[in-house]
Amino acid sequence: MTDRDLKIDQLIDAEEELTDKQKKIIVSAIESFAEKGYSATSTSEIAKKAGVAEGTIFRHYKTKKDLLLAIVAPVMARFVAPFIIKDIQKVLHQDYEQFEDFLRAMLENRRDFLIKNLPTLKILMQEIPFHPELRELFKEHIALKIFTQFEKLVEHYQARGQIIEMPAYSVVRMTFTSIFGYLIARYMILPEADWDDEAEAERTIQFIMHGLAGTKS
Amino acid sequence: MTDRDLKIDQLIDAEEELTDKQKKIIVSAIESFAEKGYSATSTSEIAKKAGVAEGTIFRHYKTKKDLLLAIVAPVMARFVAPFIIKDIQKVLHQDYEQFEDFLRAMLENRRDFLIKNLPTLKILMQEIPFHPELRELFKEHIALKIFTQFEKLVEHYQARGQIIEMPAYSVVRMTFTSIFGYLIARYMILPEADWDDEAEAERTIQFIMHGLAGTKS
Amino acid sequence: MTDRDLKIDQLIDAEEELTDKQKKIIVSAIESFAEKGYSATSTSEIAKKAGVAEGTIFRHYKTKKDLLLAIVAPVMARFVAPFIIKDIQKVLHQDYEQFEDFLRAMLENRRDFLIKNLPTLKILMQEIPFHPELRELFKEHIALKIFTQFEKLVEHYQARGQIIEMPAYSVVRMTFTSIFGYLIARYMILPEADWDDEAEAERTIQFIMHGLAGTKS
Amino acid sequence: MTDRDLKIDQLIDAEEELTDKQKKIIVSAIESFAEKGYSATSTSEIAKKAGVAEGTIFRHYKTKKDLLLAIVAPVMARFVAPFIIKDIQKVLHQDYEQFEDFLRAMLENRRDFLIKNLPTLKILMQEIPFHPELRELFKEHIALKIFTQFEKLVEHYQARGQIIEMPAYSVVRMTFTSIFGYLIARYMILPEADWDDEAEAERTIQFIMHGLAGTKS
DNA sequence: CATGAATGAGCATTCATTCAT
DNA sequence: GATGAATGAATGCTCATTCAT
Repeated sequence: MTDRDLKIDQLIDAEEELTDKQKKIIVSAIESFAEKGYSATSTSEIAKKAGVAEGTIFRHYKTKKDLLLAIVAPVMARFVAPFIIKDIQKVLHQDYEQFEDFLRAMLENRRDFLIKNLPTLKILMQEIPFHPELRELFKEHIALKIFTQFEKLVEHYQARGQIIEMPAYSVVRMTFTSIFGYLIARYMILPEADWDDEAEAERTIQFIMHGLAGTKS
Repeated sequence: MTDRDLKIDQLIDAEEELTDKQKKIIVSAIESFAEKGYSATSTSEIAKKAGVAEGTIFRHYKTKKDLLLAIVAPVMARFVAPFIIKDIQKVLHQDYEQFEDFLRAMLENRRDFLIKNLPTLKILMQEIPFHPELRELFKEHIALKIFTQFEKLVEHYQARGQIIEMPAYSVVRMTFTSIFGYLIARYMILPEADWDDEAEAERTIQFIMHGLAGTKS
Repeated sequence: MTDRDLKIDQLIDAEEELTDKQKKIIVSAIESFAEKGYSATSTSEIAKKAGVAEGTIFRHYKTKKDLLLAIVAPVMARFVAPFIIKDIQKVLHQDYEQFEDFLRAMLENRRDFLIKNLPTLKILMQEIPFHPELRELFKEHIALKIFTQFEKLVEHYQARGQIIEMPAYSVVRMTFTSIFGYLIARYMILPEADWDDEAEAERTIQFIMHGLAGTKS
Repeated sequence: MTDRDLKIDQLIDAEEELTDKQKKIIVSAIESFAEKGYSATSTSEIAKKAGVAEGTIFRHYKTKKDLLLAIVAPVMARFVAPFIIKDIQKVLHQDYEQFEDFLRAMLENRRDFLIKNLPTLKILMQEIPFHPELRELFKEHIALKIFTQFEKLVEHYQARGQIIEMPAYSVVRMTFTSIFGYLIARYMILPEADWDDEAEAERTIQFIMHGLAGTKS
């Protein structure tokens, strides 16, 4: 296990060691950050909502920004965890012979995660442009890792003629764009609209499949 | 001309009547809002950057939020303006016989606009979740208007077999997702990366075309 | 005519030379000062209410305090004017043989004035403690003048046995206290109560008359 | 003990639980409010005078107006406390057989209180016209309570022929007017003048006694 | 004369953070 | 570990006043 993986595992496990008060603080902060934004949320407000003293927040998190990172980092880590599988080749052969199967599984799997962590991911998306630390965390530990894995995957399916010949990063971009475009529209922009989830997910996958269709598909 | 169109025209023209100091305030505010976010930007900071007294800001914009709206509203209006064409059928027959032509024109056209108004659109995207007024402005005057036009468009191309049979809103969502996913990745997320714009734009269009291919395409 | 009287006459006449805008400013300022107090009223508010530009106020009155004085001083002058009669002895013999007659006339006369200038007198009472200029104006030009006249009056009626022997200033104090106590209660503290003005005025006069009764009354 | 009495007791006791800094804030605020008026006094000024940080004021009093109420309300309550005696009849029979005795005791008693709380009462009188909350507090909890008690008292002395037959409210008004007229003139309007307190108080009482004299007095 | 844009000091209030208890 | 009083800089906004037009 590399040093990098260790960090991610730590991030993932971090949540378990929280005291009761800490959990209340985190929950309250997530709620407020998601609703009004990080900058527009005051620590006193979080303290009040969490039912703790103002000082208690700063006992656990040196600064307000530390609190933000403590919220966002583990979710970021857990979000990419499934893509960071050591022997991905094996997985592919066994589980997803078709790119379509993989796509469907990914959509399914990350959708569950996204729904469970909706507010935190909202915060992440909102704050990433304004916090270099966050961006760094994201780029180095997450984006790169995922991209490397996906590149291998894409090449694997391209080799088998399932995906059109095209730079892997373009394939990845368009796939992600379509999937996350759907999830964001569905759960963040118009969550209260009347969606036929099954059909819409299927259409999205078909759209990607046709859009990227290779010679043998 | 309907009442709604009038409003949008007003928003668009609004920008021209600005005094010199007002322009400086707007420019400085855009810069700061885009860089640090609306909430994290102070009015004193904007004043300093604009080289005006802090009171001057509030003479022109009653509140900080008014300033935000004064920045974002006209750009929003001008962004959708080209889609709000009265006799769209005529336009389609004459100019874009193929859906692909339309797509290409749209990508081209809105890309220019997006590049010119990058920071303001960034602000809009960042702040829309936190300001009901903004959301309302967006939904009623913009989203609805565009969606209605696009629905007609999609049905037009579906009737001619160029687009797969599928609810128009799904087609619109996937088209937008792909185009804006590209523009956002290109100009907002990784602007400093080494992009081959021509090729990437072409790939995006092809991706959409195949993804939505109808029986006669 | 002394120098002092000149000043008072000037104050009294001052009001006639006002331009239309000036009158509007004065009226608006009186309204606002009376309602919210001098300090809590902003010049911009007065300008808005008067329908003039903010700068116009300062063209006529160099400062906000000048405006206050311009409002309060003439009313103050006109309030004491009737007491400043040169040959008061004559007046007394002819018009008010009894102290009671004088009292009744005074109450009647000043009541009318008070009602007409209620808001301005309210402002005067409110602001006198905080503005040395106002206090000076009041003490030197008004209080002293009235007191001197009243002393003569009291001594006149004391000599005729109508008023108890007692320092004149005590007589004056108690008379004023009773009369203005009534007027203030009636028109400022409980104006909306259901008063029987005739009876209450009569009771007040009787109270004073008995309270100050001399040997021959 | 009724609910209303409880509230007043609370107001009276409130002062005792103040922290050291709170006391300093109150003292400084009273000084400044009395000197320049509530509106013309800034919180930063109070903080400086009290030797505390400006934020400290707002930790204890949510707004500047809260601070005003915290100053004025308890004094108001303690001012009327002595009049709110449960078995007032008993008190009258035992202590003050003559109305004159009662008057003298009241003047004595409230004079001490007034002198001790001069600045606060000044603030109260100044601000009552501009703060509905204050007016409400005064009217409901104070004015009414006192008036009811005094009505009983007046009727008691009228029954014994010591006071002229006249509506109780007129008697109360004139008595108060005379007593507070004296106290206000003595301690607020001309405090620096050379007063013979004993004689002046006696004259005031005699004035009231004669002014209200009944058949048997 | 009248205007209203411009000013910058000042306003009440909030902020993240500290620290003695 | 938890508290909450205390801080003082910073916040969005208002103020009385000036001055070029």
